[in-house]
Amino acid sequence: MPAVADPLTRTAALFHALSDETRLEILELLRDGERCVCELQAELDAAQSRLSFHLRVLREAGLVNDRREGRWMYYTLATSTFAEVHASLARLSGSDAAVPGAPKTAKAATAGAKRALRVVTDCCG
Amino acid sequence: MPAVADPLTRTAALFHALSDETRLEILELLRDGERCVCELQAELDAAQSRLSFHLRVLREAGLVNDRREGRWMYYTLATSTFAEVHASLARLSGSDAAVPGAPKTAKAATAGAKRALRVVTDCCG
DNA sequence: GAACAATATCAACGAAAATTGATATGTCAA
DNA sequence: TTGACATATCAATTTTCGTTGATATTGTTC
Repeated sequence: MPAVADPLTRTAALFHALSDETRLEILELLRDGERCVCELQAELDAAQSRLSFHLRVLREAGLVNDRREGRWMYYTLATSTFAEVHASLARLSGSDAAVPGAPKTAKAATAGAKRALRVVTDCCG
Repeated sequence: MPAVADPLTRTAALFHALSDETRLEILELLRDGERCVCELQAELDAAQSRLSFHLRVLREAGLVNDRREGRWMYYTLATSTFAEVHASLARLSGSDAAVPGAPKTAKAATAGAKRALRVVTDCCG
């Protein structure tokens, strides 16, 4: 696996980390500030290994930061990654925004032209 | 199934629809405007039933709209749902962000009393 | 250093999601 | 009407994900 994944892969991974209710609950709790795992556990009423699993998914996606203090682990939101998600989402819905580093072979497009290289199809005119 | 799901469930479902590379590619293509399925198929080089499956996921999440014209189906982005995703995301990464270094109990007491009901824990003081 | 507490990791399993090939449905054109 | 085409749906399979219970790890306290 490459150190830094292709943008679409990365975006999919971010959205995947956000696609689970338990993880969203965790993030909502963290929105109010740093929390210790034991607090999260109490508030979510989740089995310890289950919580740990979801924290790991969030951590590996870069959505939370962790910090050890004695025998406790504290988690916070990683705001810069949220900014990244916002940007990715904007790119999807948003206007044009030509992003460098094109995915496939198709997009060798010229400057202004939006649908520059539309693949030739035999159907739908 | 309830007609309208609880917000977290809905949010998770939206992110799930966005958590697949193929679907993201589809959305990127639609970003440039309406496309017929056959065009998408040519540009993505995806098996027909696979594409159809992903279009259905997007449709059921409300992220795209479809329209039939003769024997062709045209898809477009459903911008209002993207607005919804934006809002959900904003709610998560929300207003008063969690700053990593911040004192952990500090914000609890402020105006809105956000953490009003913090569960009592026996650990981490 | 032994017992303990907080958390992470692992292995096994079940459940949900994605892929594939086949078939069904709807529309046009001859 | 019949046949061809565009697309959707289905059934079977594979893959990925989440849960659970057990164990490992790290740090603390006596």
